[in-house]
Amino acid sequence: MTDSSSNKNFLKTLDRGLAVIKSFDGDTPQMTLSEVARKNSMSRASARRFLLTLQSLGYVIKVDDNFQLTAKILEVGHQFLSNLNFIEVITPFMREASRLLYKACSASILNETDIVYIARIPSQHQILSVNLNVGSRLPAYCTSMGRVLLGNMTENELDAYFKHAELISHTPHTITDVKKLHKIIKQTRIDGYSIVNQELEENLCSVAVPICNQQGKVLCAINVGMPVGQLKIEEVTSEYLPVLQEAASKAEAILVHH
Amino acid sequence: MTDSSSNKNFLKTLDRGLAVIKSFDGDTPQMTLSEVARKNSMSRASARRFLLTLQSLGYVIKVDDNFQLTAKILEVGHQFLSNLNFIEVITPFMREASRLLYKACSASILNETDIVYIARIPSQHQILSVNLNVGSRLPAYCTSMGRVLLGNMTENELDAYFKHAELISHTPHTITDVKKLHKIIKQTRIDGYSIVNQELEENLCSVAVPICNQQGKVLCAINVGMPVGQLKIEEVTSEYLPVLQEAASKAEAILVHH
DNA sequence: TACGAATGTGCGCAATACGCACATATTTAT
DNA sequence: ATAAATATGTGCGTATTGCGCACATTCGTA
Repeated sequence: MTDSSSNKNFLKTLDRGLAVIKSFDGDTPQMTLSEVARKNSMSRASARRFLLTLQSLGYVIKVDDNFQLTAKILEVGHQFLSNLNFIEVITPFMREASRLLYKACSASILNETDIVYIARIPSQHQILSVNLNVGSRLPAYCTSMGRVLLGNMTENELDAYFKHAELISHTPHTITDVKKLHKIIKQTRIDGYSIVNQELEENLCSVAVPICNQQGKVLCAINVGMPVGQLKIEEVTSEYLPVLQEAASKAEAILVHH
Repeated sequence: MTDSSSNKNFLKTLDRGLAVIKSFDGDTPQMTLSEVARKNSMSRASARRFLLTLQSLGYVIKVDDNFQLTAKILEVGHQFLSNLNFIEVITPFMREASRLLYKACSASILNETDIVYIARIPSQHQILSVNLNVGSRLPAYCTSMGRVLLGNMTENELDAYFKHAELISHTPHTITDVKKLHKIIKQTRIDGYSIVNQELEENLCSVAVPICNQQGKVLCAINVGMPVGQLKIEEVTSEYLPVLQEAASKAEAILVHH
């Protein structure tokens, strides 16, 4: 919840209500009334009113004294995805890349300082570790797709990005030096792809390329990820990248007509 | 927006705010301030306050005098999906079924009177017609997955369903007679699958099966859809259904350990 | 049974959100 | 170019919405 109480045009009840919805997260998928109140730093009476409103609207149900979200909550964001017309164009090609590489293939766009997953083709076998869904967010600066998308920014935009981004070392390999990152992103722009090795999570490597529309505007980035022990970085460049680039090219050929 | 103004525990501002978010739909993905006000039957001053709040929270941006949703809005529903732990178990098998059948494969659950899509493996080629995403909703009574899920209901629950469901003829083939539907759903329960032919959309046929967990509880339904002209219903039963059932069985074998 | 914890409820009122009128900016028509 | 129409921005008085409090009720535990 944000502190904008001095702004007469800021609707505090809406802010608090959305915060209540978002407080049903991975740590607390289900909560009692009191837990909602505590987690959202509000009185029990207020929490109750928010929950009863959300229940009345169908977004929340109560199961054995615990409130939890319903599928109806997907309505709130669903239309955003539906408005991204290119998704249905790129997914068959992502699927083909996934098949050839035996890896999950994902697409994302930039939002604030994160990448947001907008499509995902699961791999043929069990997921290794990360549980990523449409809507999942990861920091842009240390992910392959993020770097591809940042590579599409102007210098001013990139400066603004680093003003806001919180550069955390997720692993011993994470690069958090702004100068280094600037250089890497500049190189990414030149290369037209990005390989990130163990910067977000140990033992995980990924390679990403952009997908552009007719005007050359980057619509999104797509990537595949893999465990590091499986192969060497040179193999990523020689075996994985061309498949991904081919998928992007084929998608782009169709997007030209859109 | 619902009319619950007589209820002291109903927070009208939250209701209105969520309605504003949802008004950014397929018909109006972008809107001016005045269009938002008109579409939501509220004053311009109110609309402005809602939009400025959502903008301040990052859920909406303004591009050339038009407001539109940002990817951040996916945060609101994202956690619901993440809380469905079985999705990452079933998607590799859905993917295999999709590969074998050369069709998109989807999973859904019931919410109110609709099915809601919770996972989707796109087909290898261009989508035929329907643009379905995670979060998309379709009426349960005339969809194969819906019938499978309704087949899992008690008689009381099914009666309650038909009290609320709006039975619309989407095509000349749509069955809207409650007695007939009861019979069909009962048969679906016995069969363990459902084939729906041109009841939601002309020339589209689909077959669905349930996926159950260890306790026999139905977690979701999965389906594949196809154009009718491609094959006969008997072929659906003999060629498509077994593949889908195998995918479900394999997923269930793993879910036993969850 | 008594006590503690959790939730439900009514109510006075604090403060939040409202709409109105006017101001400003932009677009359209003459 | 000017006037009119349309869209948006702003300040403010106040209607009404949402608040927290105190008490009531329910449920679980010792």
